Amino acid sequence: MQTFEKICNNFGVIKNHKTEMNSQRPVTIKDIAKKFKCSPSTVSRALNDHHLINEDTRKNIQEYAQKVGYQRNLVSLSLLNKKTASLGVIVPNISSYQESAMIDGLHSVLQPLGYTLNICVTNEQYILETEYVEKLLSNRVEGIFLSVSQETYDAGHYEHLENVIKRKVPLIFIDREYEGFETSRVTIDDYFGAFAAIEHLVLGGRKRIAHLKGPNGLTVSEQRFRGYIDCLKKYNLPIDEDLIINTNFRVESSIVPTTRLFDLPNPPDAIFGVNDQVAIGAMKVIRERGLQIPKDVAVIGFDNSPISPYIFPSLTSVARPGRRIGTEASRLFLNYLNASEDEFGVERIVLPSELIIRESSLNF
Amino acid sequence: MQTFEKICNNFGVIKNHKTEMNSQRPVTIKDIAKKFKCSPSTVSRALNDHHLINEDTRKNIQEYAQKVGYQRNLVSLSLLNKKTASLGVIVPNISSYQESAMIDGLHSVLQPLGYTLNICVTNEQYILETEYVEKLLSNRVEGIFLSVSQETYDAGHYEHLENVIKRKVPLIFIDREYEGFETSRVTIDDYFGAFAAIEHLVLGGRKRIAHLKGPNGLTVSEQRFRGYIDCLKKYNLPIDEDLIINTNFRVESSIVPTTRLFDLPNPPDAIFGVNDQVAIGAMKVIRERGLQIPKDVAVIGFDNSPISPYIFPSLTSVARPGRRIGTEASRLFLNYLNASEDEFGVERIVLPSELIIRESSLNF
DNA sequence: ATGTTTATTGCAAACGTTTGAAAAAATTTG
DNA sequence: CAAATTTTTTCAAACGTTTGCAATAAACAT
Repeated sequence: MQTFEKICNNFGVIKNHKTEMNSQRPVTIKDIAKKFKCSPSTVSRALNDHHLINEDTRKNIQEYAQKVGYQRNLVSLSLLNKKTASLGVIVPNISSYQESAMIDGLHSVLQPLGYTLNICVTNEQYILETEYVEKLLSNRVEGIFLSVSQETYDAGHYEHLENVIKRKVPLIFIDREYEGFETSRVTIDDYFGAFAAIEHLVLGGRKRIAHLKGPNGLTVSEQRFRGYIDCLKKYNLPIDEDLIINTNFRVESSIVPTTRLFDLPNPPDAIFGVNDQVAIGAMKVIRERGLQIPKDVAVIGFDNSPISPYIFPSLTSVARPGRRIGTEASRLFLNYLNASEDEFGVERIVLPSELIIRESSLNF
Repeated sequence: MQTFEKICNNFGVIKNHKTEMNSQRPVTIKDIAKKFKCSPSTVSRALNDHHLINEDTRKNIQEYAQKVGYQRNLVSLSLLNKKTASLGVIVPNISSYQESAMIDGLHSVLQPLGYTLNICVTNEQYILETEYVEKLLSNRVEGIFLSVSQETYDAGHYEHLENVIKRKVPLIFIDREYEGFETSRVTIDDYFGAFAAIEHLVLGGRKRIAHLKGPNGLTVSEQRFRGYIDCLKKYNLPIDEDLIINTNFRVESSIVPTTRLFDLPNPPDAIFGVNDQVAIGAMKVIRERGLQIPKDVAVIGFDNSPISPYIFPSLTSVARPGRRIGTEASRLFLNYLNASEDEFGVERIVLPSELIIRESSLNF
């Protein structure tokens, strides 16, 4: 129960700040009741437009509440109703285009329904992921959307998720899933997208196709990798270990690997990046070698990020409907709420990806 | 008080879902007390390692709590302590690099202190901004970090913020501020960055410098614009209205304006974009016109986004320390907590920006 | 055995709100 | 004017947790 202790300690830290000094107590229903010499119940009903309340008292109380800036305390309401109207969203890092698109999708469906999204960023750290899960459960969120962090794969632990299931809090994987865990998820068919990308290159006459792979273990990395491998196999092209190098999704992480590729005695004539960032980094190295894109080397990225059509040469990329992950996951969540105990089931939604062909992979 | 009604209605919507069916009640301290035939207080103390508790009972209770997956209810604790340990963060859109950097900065300081960030995305809408402010206050957050939405500028309303001040909840503007409002803020010296960028162009011999301006009214737009104007004035260059066109920060929003610029009888020899996205869009148009960058046209962006060094030609840009906005704003918040009533004051922190010169603006 | 100290535990109130049922007040009816 | 009815308000409990103070139990000294 170390996480529990941690939370306590943190609470301790906060307690030490003397916030009391400069934050005046918000006005409560009791305060208003005292002012009007009536009971809190009357005030409550007046503010909620209850039909069994005198029209004058209602008006008076509402006006006064307005004037003094009364805001009902949702914390106490949550406690009373055992409903917090808030949902947890855990993502590895908020700065990637894909993830902000997912969040946007969740947001677009759930915000209008009155839910508050509690967004947590793990920075790919397992320890933060577990802490956030605990904290969200302690805060009694009504559901958790989780995009698994890299370290969690590496560690292979998922006890923190068992807890969520045990509590029967809906848990939905978004984009990054843990294969072996029995819960609903919305992912994208990265395998197909990768396969299509490689096939496009092969049909364009490319023989030595390199892959700037993502971190090992991540489903998204591995699926794209499998698509790459399977397509090469289909066309009886050799699989060269030297042409497969890891990156970490960031643009700068592809510089050294790409340099290494072109230092090979037999360098590649095409590069398939695990995402657009990595592909853009590779393009720079290729240019600096004096090679032409796509004549000498074709390049394909993944994500179809907003700038991919605008850079030079425009970047062929696999479009993945990040925003739809969010909307579909929301739908799953809402279905879950409306489902009765017995008809509850694990749903796995796989959204299609699509190859968008641009200049960087044109045939010569 | 329409927002209040709105929240009620939303709560109504949620209530209708029959969550009761498939979410089992979490185990409480009372449940444990019943099991051990002792009082809740004993259980509470046992779980909190209180010194006045028998070692055996402590161990037994803790073990049992662990086994049944007890998680203390932070909602009730918040109510009791009048401390929620949560903070509101309101930003216009989460997908921009700058904003995720800010959030990352806030996060890095406040998460370790035990705070939960409640991130809200307004999509630049005034109505959403007000709703979020109300909701955060109702949820009794202990502070609000706000990056003002575009519509809020346009409307010029800020009554929703008066409410925050009245409640003495610390309100801190991050990056996008409302000039006329008396509260602390952390911004970036965009004026200086813009000035430096234009000066660099002027000294490089550019005579007709166009500006792809951001939306009118936003401080960030206007400051960059002022830097542009003032620098031109300093060097006695004429200010040509035709060379100033609005965009909305997105890459595609610069295509039409840039096209218009090069349809002018006297087209520009340099373009200063309000951000990197816009600059990248402009570069595409320039290339397609058969013009060379930087020989025929120099281009400068703003933000120094991660890919700016890697695109072709590499993009000169003004670096702005987005992450530091977050850390400084956190510092301001923590100072505020520790300050006594009388020494409370409004602080305005302006972080420096820095011109990073790359290929796209080299002299010929 | 009795008083004194010490170690454990329980009681009760509090946080802010809602809500069914009971009570009180106002109105109508005979 | 009393009884019956309707309108309006109050009471009390509940949500889960903590905590000062009182109470009990155990251990010890006299």
